[in-house]
Amino acid sequence: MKSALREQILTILAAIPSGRVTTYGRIAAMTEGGTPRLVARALRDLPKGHGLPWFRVITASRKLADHPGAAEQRDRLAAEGVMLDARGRAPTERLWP
DNA sequence: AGCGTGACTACCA
DNA sequence: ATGGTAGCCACGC
Repeated sequence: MKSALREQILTILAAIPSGRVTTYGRIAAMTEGGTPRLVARALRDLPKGHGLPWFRVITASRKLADHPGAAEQRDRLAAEGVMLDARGRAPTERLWP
């Protein structure tokens, strides 16, 4: 069986509205005992066609995390109206509480 | 049990 | 603001 914590992380992930983003730390804070590392690991371990909006998760500095899917993430976010500025940072208003 | 690793953060120069 | 560093914590070898 999978850890309840990971399920909670995925549940929160699925709850992020389209066109909004949130951070690893925010998700971790919403869980019980979660840490940003755990959230990152949970995303990395996701199966390919899970259908969850993994691309709506960014770092605390509002940039895309350094990972192999970053380019795709940038495109997917743009498709939802989340444009990154010249420094690659997402606007604060797009942050999901 | 110990050690290295990573889709992170917070802190400090 | 930018870059380096220490802390964190589950996982795999």
